[in-house]
This record gives sequence, C-alpha cells and structure tokens, in this order.
Amino acid sequence: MPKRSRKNKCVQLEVREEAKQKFIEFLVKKDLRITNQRRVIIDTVFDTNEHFTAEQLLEWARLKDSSVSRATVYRTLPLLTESNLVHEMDFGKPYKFYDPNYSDSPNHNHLICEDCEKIVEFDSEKIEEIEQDIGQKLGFTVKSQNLQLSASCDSLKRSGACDNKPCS
Amino acid sequence: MPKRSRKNKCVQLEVREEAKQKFIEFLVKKDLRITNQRRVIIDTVFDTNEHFTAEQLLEWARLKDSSVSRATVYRTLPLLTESNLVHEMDFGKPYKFYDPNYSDSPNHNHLICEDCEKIVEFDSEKIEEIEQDIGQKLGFTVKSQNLQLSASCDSLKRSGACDNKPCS
DNA sequence: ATAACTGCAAACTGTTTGCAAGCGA
DNA sequence: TCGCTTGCAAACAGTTTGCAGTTAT
Repeated sequence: MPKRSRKNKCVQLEVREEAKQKFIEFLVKKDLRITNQRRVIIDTVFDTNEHFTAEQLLEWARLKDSSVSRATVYRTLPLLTESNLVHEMDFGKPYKFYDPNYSDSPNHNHLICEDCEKIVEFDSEKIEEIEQDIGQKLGFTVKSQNLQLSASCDSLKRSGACDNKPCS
Repeated sequence: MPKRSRKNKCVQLEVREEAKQKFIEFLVKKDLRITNQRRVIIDTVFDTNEHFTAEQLLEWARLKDSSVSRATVYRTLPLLTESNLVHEMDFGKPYKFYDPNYSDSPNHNHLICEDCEKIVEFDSEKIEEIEQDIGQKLGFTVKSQNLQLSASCDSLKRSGACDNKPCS
C-alpha cells in the first residue's frame, strides 16, 4: 500500500518539526538557552526515524557541526527524555538506546529481531489494560510499561533473507 | 491464605535444590570444575528468593566464604544465565539484576517500585495472547517476552512506608 | 600432571563532572 | 553583563581481563 506509506511519511515529518518546536519551548520554559550545539543535536535527533545510541548521535551531530562534544550530547540527552519527546530504552546492551518517535505514540512497544537486530515498533491497547490490572492487584500505580519481544524473522526462514525495515 | 503460602515455600525449596543440582550437571557437562567458590555462589544464588545484583551476590557469598572474589562472581554469572537457571534483567539502572526464580516460571514478568526499588514478579496469561498476536501481525515468531512495569507504591503514599515484599 | 580456576589489580567502556573559557539573552 | 553552556580531560561505576599461583580431576 504505497499511498498509506507516503501519507505516514508526511505525517511523520510534521510530527518531527513539531517535536523540535516543542523541545525549544521546553528549553525556554526552563530558562535554558538555545545554543548552536543544542540546535544541531535537536535537528539530528528528530531528522531520523531510527533508534540511536549516544555515540551514534554524537557521530551524526558532528557531521553537521564538528564542534559538538561528547559532553554536550550526554548533557542534552537527559533534557530530551525529561521533555518526554525522546524515550530512553535498555535492551540489555551496555549502552542505552534512544527513540525519537516517542511523542508520536508514547505507548508503543518494541520487538527485536534476533536475526538482524532490527527494532520494530508496535502498539497494543490491550497492554494498557493489563498494566492497570496488574498494578491494582499488586498495590501499585503503574507509571510506565515496557514490553519487549524477542523474535525470529519469518521471512528469513522462508526466503533466506531478512527484509524487515522499521517504520518504513 | 497461609496454607497456599506454606505449600509454595515448600515447592520453592524443592525447586531450588533441583536448580543447584541442574547447575552442577551443567558444569560437569561442560567439563568445568566444581570448586568451593562456585559451590558457595550456587548456594547463595538458589537459597534466596530475591532478585540481586552482582555486588549483592558477592556480599552474600562472602558471608559464607570470605575468599570469594568479585572476579569469580562476575565469571560465574554468565554460566548461570547460560544454563537458563538464572535470568539476567535490565531495569535501566547502570547495573544488572539477576533472577533466581527463572527456571521455576520462565514466563513471569516484573514490576519495579520506583520508591524502594523492590522487584515484584507477576504472571499474566493475557500477555502470551498479545505476544502471539503481535508476532503474527508483524511477521515474526516471538521467542520470549519481557514486560516491565515501573510503578509507585500505593502503601507508601497512604502510610508513608513502603512495605512490599517480593514473593512472600 | 595438567588444564581449569582463583584473587588481585589494572584495564576497559559507557557515562558524568569540575573547571576555565565562551556565548546567548 | 550575567550566569548558563561549552569542550576538555579527569573521574567514576560496573564489568572484564592478564597474570602468576592454586586446585580439581
């Protein structure tokens, strides 16, 4: 369905520009300054669909402005997650992953392909129900949920090639 | 329900002894040696219900045998997870948690209390349904699921004290 | 005997931080 | 100007590893 695909891309572009704007407002509200380095980092974060690590973000940002330092990247990431525009994730690797699609759909979860390590996002309303159920039973107020599925790729098994692409 | 509780404890004790035995068989099968330090670590791991960190395991093991070193603990943990008797978990903290109840119920999930860091286990059949659903939709065969809930403690809010105990 | 195992301490990796200089509001 | 921000490098925390001596089989 190529039509839907194009529409999604268009919607995503809007969402991204909106996210940049929201983050700038977030900085202003907190009396923080919009420096050039921060602008470059923001552009880098919201111009990609992909999940990234701190090191990848540094590398990408430096392509746009080589003066961006590791320290600034590490100091900006907590601001991005605090603003709820980016989501921090742990997949059991020694470094963290960051998800720039978070404000688009804050309740999405992730499936990791064991074959190609691709991360695929999905939504399920049922999870939210379960979440509240469990919390009530155990005496907690659930703040956030995180469902990670590890899976093997059906197309790999059939055709010998793993053709999954996240968000495309 | 005290009866059920006592029965559970009894069952758990059996499971634990069985787990120790299984791990020893695992070592033998891999031509690895059953040293005194490993024995102490195994006893420590399977004599607790609690989820622990590497550092906690070291501390507890040293109470039984002060010669156990940090290096040996860190070298034994991968063996324990490889044997599928212990489950490694990531809660977004800078250190990993280990779950000695894994072989007992490999499909349980976890809720972590933001207030006291207690980890509570729970089971939900509904998750397995969702899991298969999602997998089919995306073209994957789901191998394992991992649902983590972050929550705040209701009893803390009410009484000012957090009295949750996992598995008790 | 001999290969696996140990403790120690140094190394490693991802992340954080103190500092003096720089720059946005 | 004021004080938030920056890059740098050193510090930090959890984990891993090289080594020389030890121990299970």
